[in-house]
Amino acid sequence: MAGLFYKNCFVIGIIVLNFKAMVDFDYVLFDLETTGLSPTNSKIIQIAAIRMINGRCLDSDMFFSYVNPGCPIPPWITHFTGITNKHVNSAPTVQEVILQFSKFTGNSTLIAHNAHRFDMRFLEAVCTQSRLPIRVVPYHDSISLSWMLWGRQNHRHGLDAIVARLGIACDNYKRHDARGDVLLLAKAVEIMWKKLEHAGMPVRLPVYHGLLPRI
DNA sequence: GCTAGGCAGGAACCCCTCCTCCCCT
Repeated sequence: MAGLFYKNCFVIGIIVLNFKAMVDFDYVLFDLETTGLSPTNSKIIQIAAIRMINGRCLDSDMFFSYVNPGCPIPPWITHFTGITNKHVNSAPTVQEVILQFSKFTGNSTLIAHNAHRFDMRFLEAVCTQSRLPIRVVPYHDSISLSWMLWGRQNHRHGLDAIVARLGIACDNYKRHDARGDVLLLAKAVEIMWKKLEHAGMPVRLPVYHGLLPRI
């Protein structure tokens, strides 16, 4: 597929598929918890992922690890996420964890919420700052599904707003913990795709390309 | 009590720059 620039996005192509075609792909949905918002100044402290095959998320096929950030976790982040220094002190380094995450991902396409502006930038920052041997992986941003369903301008598209619109009960998910968030995201993605299918809307998801350690 | 960085998109203007908002932890 030919490469192109789309409004300064690193977009390689636009996949135009219907739902039946899309479910033939394997996806890995993932979520990060970090010590802040900036990929250059903040560190990853949790990674969780779940595999989606044939349009269904496999609860039994998950990846999870704490990450030792090599620095104290700011108190407001502990307050926000519930992740303490005790959780991460004995955890593996980020280089070790994202290598394992890369192995778990395999040849699947990644999906995360706000991936293009947040999660993938953290993974790319680790790869480049650590000078790890890298590979290019395709990914989607699940925020695109929400834009398609409800329109970009008229609604909010944060994960909380989406799950509220979908009527998903959050009680069963521990928010702001990567495991809880990725399960909630998986549920939301499953429902949004089904809604698009039932509405007969063609799924046009931008395909971005990011970096993971070479496996 | 402490809460940040940067993309994307729009406006204004003429293709860059500036501004504001979203969204993530």
